[in-house]
Amino acid sequence: MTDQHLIDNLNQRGLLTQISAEAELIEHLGSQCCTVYCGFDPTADSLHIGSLVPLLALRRFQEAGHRPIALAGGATGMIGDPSFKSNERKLNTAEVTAQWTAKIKDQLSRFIDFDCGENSALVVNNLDWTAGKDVLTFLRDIGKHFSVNAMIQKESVKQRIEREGEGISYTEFSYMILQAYDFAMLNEMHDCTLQIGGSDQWGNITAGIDLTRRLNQQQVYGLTLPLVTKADGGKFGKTEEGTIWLDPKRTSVYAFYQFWINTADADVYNFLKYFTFLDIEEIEAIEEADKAAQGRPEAQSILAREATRLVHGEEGLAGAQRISDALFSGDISTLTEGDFGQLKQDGMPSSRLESSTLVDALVQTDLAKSNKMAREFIGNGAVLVNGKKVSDPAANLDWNQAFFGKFFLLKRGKKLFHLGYCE
RNA sequence: GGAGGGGUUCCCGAGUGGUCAAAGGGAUCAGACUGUAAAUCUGACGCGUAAGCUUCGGUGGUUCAAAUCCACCCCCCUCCA
Repeated sequence: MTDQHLIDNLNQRGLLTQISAEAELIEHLGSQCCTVYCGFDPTADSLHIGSLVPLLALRRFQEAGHRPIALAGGATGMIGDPSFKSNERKLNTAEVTAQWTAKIKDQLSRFIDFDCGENSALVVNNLDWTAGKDVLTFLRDIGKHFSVNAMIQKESVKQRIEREGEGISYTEFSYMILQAYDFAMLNEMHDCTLQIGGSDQWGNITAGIDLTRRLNQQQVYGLTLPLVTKADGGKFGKTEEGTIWLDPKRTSVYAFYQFWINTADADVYNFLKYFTFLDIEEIEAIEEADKAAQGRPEAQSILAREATRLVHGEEGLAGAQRISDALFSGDISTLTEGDFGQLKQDGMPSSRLESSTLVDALVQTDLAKSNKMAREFIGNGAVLVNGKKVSDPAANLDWNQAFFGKFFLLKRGKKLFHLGYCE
C-alpha cells in the first residue's frame, strides 16, 4: 500500500483535477485501507464511456489496496443532477429508473473485484437508504445543515440561476443534498472516507464532506477526475451513430474498438493515460517510438486493444480485431466463406438483404438515412460493393456476383461497413 | 394570482402575410489530400427520380396566400405577490 505512489500516479496521468486537504488525504490513504466511493446515476440502461474514467479510477484505488464502493444512483437518478447542465431534465418513471439501476449495478460489478479480502468491492444503491426517509425528517435532520445561500453560490448551478432563459426546479436544486447524504450514509455504514467523481461533481462532493462533518463528526475527503475533452474541442464519446456505450447490445464491440482506433493523435497519449493501466513509462516510450517512426502511430491500436480488453474482455477484443483486420488491412476478396460467417459471429453489423436495388440496400442497412442520401453517396463515389466502387444510383444487387452467392460487403465512406446476406 | 418576454429544421439563432424548405453559425456526413489522425479545400445536410409533399409548441380560424394575423390551449423564462 504505497499511497504517495497512488496520488503521484494519478497526478502523472493527468487524472487529478481537484483534491480536498491534499496533505491530510495522502497521509490518510497511506495509513490504512480506506473506503472510496463513486456514484453512477442511471440516465439510461447502460453506462457510456464518459463514466469510464471514474470507473477505472475506482479500480486504481482498489489495486492500491483500498476498498471501492460503486454506487448506483437509484434515488439520485430519479431527480437528475443539474451540475453544469444547461437545461432541466425530464424525469423518468420509478419503474424505468429501477430497471436501469439494476443494469448499471450489473455493469459496475464487472470493473471491480469482489473477492480479494479486506478490500473487496461493494456495490450499493442509494435508494436503499433514501426510499424510506419521510419528508419531514429529511428536511429537519438533513436540510437544516444546508444553507441555500451557500448552495446557490456553487459554480455547478450558477449558470442555471443566472443565465437568462434557463431555470432550475426545486427538485434538481435538491440533488446536491441527496448526494451529500449518500456520502454521510456511506461514511456511517461502511466507514467510507473518500468520494471521487468527475470534476463536475466537485460541488456535490464538498457538500457531502461538509454534511458528514456535521452529521457524523467525521473528516472525509474528496477528489475529482478530469472530464475528458478532445483537442479539437468536439464532444468526447460521440460519433455519427451516437454515444459510445459500454453495453455491447448498444455499441458493438467492433464499434467500440473502432472508436478508439479513430482517436486523434493530439489526444491519444492522454487517453492512454486515462483509459489504460499501462505504466506511465510505457506510455511515454510508445510516444517516443511513434515520434521516431514518423508515419502512422502505434498508439491508437494499443489504446483500442487495452480499452476494449478492459470493457469487453479478451474474447470481445479478438472478435473486434478480426473484423478490423478483415475490413481495413486485408484484401477482402481473399476471405473465405467461413471468414464471413465468423465476421457475422463477431458482431460485425450485418443483416439479411430484402431488396434488389443498391439504394434500398443502403437504406435498409442504415448506411444511408434516406433514398436521397443513398443516391448522393453513390453519386459521390462513396459506396463500395464487395470492394468495387459503384457510382450508378440505379444499380442493382446481383446475387450472382455476391461472394459465395450470398454475401455483399457494403461500404459507405471510409469506415462504415455492413455485411448483407441472403437467407 | 398579476405584469411582461419567449417556444423556428440536430444545436444556437435570423425571419413578423407572398420573393421561405426557411439567412447565418456550429455539429454531422461525403469527396479530394492523408495514416481508419489533424488541418485545409469542395459539396451535402426535411422527404420525394421528379412533378410535388410535409415542417416553424398544439388545436381551430381569417386570407387567393401564414413560421408570420386572430382565438383558445400547453410549456419555458423574468419581475411582482
